[in-house]
Amino acid sequence: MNLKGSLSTLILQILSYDISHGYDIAGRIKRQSEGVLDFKDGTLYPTLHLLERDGFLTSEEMTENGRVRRYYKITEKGLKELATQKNTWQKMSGAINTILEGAR
Amino acid sequence: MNLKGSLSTLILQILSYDISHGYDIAGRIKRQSEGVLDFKDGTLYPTLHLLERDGFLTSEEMTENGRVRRYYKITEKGLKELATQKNTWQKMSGAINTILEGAR
DNA sequence: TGCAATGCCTCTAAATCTGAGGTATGCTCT
DNA sequence: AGAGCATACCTCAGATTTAGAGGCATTGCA
Repeated sequence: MNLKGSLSTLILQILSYDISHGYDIAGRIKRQSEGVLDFKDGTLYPTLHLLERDGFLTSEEMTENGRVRRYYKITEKGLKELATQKNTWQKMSGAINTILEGAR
Repeated sequence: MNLKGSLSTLILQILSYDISHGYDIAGRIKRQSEGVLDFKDGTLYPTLHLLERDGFLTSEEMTENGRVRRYYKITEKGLKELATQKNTWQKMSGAINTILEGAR
């Protein structure tokens, strides 16, 4: 079980309070979940590209100490999408919990 | 977002307290979640076949009122698998909730 | 008789994720 | 100076899970 479909929500959430770059976003998800959620970078980067393509993020390359990073920033559209996805997550996960708790 | 990966857990949970057949399992998931979870039968039947192939379920055809149904029954192995998957679900969904609540 | 509901099935395609591969820089230790 | 690790980005083949469309047959009701 890997709860496919939650990565974009997590990325939008992370970026809702600060700009960040791919490698850092992956680290934040891993640390904040105490290692439970560990998305591979081969998953993360394509997802970032799709979110940008769909207008939920914008990005900009920045060079710090000779190291190139691509910083992502959430858009207004992205904030709305985050609200929608959080709402969906709450409904769906709540429904799954109800069934798994054995209600009949 | 569709939380891929949760259907097998739900099926095992439903069958953990009673035998049932495909069409009925789909209806139970839909009713118990008040329509939030609505897996298509084109998804359900292949998943049942995989669970049986892996030894988590056994099945038997029964005829009632001239209507043929394939009843599924969870195995000991299936009960263990259910416990594992529930545990995984709780860890993962809890971690996602932590992040979505904005902890940093 | 027609039509919805029941009950099973298969198939293609889409979406999401893993795992492996690649490139390159900066820093620390020996 | 070289090795090795962390940082930082990327692509691609393949697996898994699901949706959507199609099919078939029976029961029950209007």
